[in-house]
Amino acid sequence: MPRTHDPLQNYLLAALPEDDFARLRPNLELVPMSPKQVLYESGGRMRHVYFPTTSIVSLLYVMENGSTAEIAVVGWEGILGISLFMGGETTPSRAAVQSAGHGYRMKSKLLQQEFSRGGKVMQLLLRYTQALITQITQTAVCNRHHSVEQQVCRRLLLGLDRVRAPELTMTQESLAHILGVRREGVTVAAGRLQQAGVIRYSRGRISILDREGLEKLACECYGVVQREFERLLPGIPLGRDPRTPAHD
Amino acid sequence: MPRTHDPLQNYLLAALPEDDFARLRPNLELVPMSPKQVLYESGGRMRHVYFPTTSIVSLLYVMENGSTAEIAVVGWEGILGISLFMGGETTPSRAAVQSAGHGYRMKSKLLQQEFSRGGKVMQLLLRYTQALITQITQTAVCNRHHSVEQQVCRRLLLGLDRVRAPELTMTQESLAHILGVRREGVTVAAGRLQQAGVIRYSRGRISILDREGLEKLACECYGVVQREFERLLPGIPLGRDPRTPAHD
DNA sequence: CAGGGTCTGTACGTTGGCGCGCATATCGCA
DNA sequence: TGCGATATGCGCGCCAACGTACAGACCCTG
Repeated sequence: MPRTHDPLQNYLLAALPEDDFARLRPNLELVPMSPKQVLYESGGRMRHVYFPTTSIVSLLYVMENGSTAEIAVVGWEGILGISLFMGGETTPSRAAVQSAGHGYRMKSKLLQQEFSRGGKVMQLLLRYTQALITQITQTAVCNRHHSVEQQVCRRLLLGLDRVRAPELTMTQESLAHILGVRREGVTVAAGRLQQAGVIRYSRGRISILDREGLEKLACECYGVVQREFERLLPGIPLGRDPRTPAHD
Repeated sequence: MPRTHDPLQNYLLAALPEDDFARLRPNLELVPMSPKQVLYESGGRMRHVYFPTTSIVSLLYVMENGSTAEIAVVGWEGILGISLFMGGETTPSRAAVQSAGHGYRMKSKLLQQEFSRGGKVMQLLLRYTQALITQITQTAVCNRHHSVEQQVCRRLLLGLDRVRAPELTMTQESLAHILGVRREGVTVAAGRLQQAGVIRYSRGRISILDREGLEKLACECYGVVQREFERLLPGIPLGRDPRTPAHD
């Protein structure tokens, strides 16, 4: 856990022009986020938007039979609650904290006001939304065409980029739920990755030993999303050394 | 093929306030759209935005090995080129005409100007984009969890809503490409649907005999998307009687 | 330090979808 | 009217992922 908390740990907030950020700052409230905590229920009202800093949040679709499928991941690079400025107010998916940490929240109304001012805030939020669309798109593609092992790699990399550390906290069980596959399927995939020396798995703690190797074993989907985030969100320090600050 | 062409056959154009539409009208150019025609290549420049009226366009992701997966469908209810106002200018996916027909196009620059005026044009485009996100999301979910047969049903219904006729022009081969599955898989699924009396298939022409039955055999994904389109785009005549005009 | 809970590893038969090959049916056109 | 092209139907073996069941490893707590 980080010594200090700072809204600038969130890329979107950090990328705002100074005066925009200064205006927002007083309305940002630091909140702890605990695993499994549900920020938004499917179709439910959204009172706040969230800017994660050290937490990771899953966007999940919950099927009628109760099983789930993650459609996107949001961490320090993003925001939760895009439907507030897209105009729909809600979405048919659930936002659930996947990895413990912190974030800042802000009243929905306020964000909507900021958005409707236009300018850089709006531009940034829309570009982020497009990046998110790409992530959802690649989830669809990956679900269709790639093996469980490849999907595990992709998901680990997405997680890695959002914790900025070579370690993830996620049991095989929860990873399976996220991907919408069997726990055993994840076990064998993880076993192979461990065999290959790219990760080490131990009771909910995944250490990444060889990130490059992991990227090689992943399908193209991860790269597409990563490049698109970098293209759309200038200066975003994705996939670089964890210690690199957001602004150099 | 319709006797007359009218930009108001496109929902988004029809839903605009009169003065907004009047301003746009002179810049709309009627264009025929032939099957397999590529409107945008992945990552390619977008000179125009398109408002389909009688055509259907697929958003496809083309994988490195050349195989494809459709991530969304756009017809008379939508617009092609959302990344122009989302700020990214391009997307990593391809837009290819799936069903012949017509549409109106407009210079990208002009749409961007209209969007940045804010107001109803922007609001409408953003709400449509959110609906599109839902469609992509459900594609991801469906790819993960549902059988080929269910996906065929879903896709047929999506197509039906966009031709406003109880008949689709689509070979099993092309449907297979769209869904990213084998042609034979589609054949057996279509065979069962035919057996069940909900459709009749004949050399690229699919007649829907029992739409309700088709909806019952489809998975929840279609309904989720349909309801979300209706919620986000007020007055959109989805899934109703083909003859019903957009405005009553 | 014992015992219960959690997490991970492994084995089995089952199944949905894949890849391939080929047979049949239908259409357009020469 | 006959031929090639296209579209559909079907049968095979194969494999990845599924469902189920259970065993071992590890951790925390009492």
